[in-house]
Amino acid sequence: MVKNIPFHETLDLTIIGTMGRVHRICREAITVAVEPLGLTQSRWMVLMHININREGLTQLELANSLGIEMPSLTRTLKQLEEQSLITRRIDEHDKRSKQIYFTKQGLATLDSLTEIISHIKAQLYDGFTDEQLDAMAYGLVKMEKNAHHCIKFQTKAKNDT
Amino acid sequence: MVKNIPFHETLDLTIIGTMGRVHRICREAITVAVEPLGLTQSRWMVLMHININREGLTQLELANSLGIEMPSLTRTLKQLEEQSLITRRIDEHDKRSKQIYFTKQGLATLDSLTEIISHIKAQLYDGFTDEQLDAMAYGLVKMEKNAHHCIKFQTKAKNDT
DNA sequence: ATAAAGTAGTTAGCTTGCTAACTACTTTGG
DNA sequence: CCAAAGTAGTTAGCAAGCTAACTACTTTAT
Repeated sequence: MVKNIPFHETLDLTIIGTMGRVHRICREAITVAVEPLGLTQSRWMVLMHININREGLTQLELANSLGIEMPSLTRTLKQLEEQSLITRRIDEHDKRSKQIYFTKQGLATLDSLTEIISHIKAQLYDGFTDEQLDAMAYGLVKMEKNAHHCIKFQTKAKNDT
Repeated sequence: MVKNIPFHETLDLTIIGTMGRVHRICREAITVAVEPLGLTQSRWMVLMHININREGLTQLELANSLGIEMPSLTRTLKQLEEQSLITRRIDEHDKRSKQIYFTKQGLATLDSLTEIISHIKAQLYDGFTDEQLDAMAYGLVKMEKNAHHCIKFQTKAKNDT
């Protein structure tokens, strides 16, 4: 037979699932809007984050800004380079690392991109106050810390065995 | 040159990115904990949602509960069936649809699973009040609606052209 | 001075979301 | 009553996250 579980447990699972769903649908909303620019989700995300930081940043800095791992970024940068939107130059002071720059075409794409995204943004955050958005962001970051801590604790417990 | 963009724009993007990151890390925290059961993220998520609903539900009902598309679910159910944790029976009243049941082994796994998840849950939501969690859930659902509306509007605009 | 350890980036291959296009059954309308 | 439209599920293949294992530089310590 199916066990009864307390309501808050079902709610909790729903929150995790909902986060994933909202993330997917929000990125999709922007991706549909920027479709004429020929950019996928990860590509416009990367372009925006180069701009949020600064041209000439390294791949590692960009990966940290995006909160993704290096191999995920490598793939997307390769595609953006093939599209001639960015170029990568080896840092002369540390030949292991590569610095990322927009091409002329990349800068033009970025202009359209920021324009379109600011419109979509307004629709996504329609009806939210700044305080609500900040509270959500705060909650998300807090939960992220809890999860990191939780994983670290489990890994430690396993290694001690 | 790099354009200056207002701070709230960078914040907005960060919220979308953060949602994805928190979703990944929370699911990972649970997945690490249930590793001894031999379950991946999508598999424990599916088992929990069968239980949240009821045994005998159809694949479509389960997909809706999970908020994923049918093909994503089909793959996971196939794997769970190969692991002998669930079985699927054709509904005699509508031979198109299949009803999902736990096996004996599946029920045992579910017991361990709910036990482990309730522990991890407590760690993930450490320091949150019920009100904060509700507020986050409310905000997420609201943003999801906005995004759906936004996509529908764009699709309509495109078809009218 | 150089061997060992550490770090940036890449490649290969997994997971899990998706859409498009299919089969097979059910419902509907002329 | 049967053809057309609709629905449940599947298959194939793409997107973008991940880890593990690699190369090629840099830093550190003896």
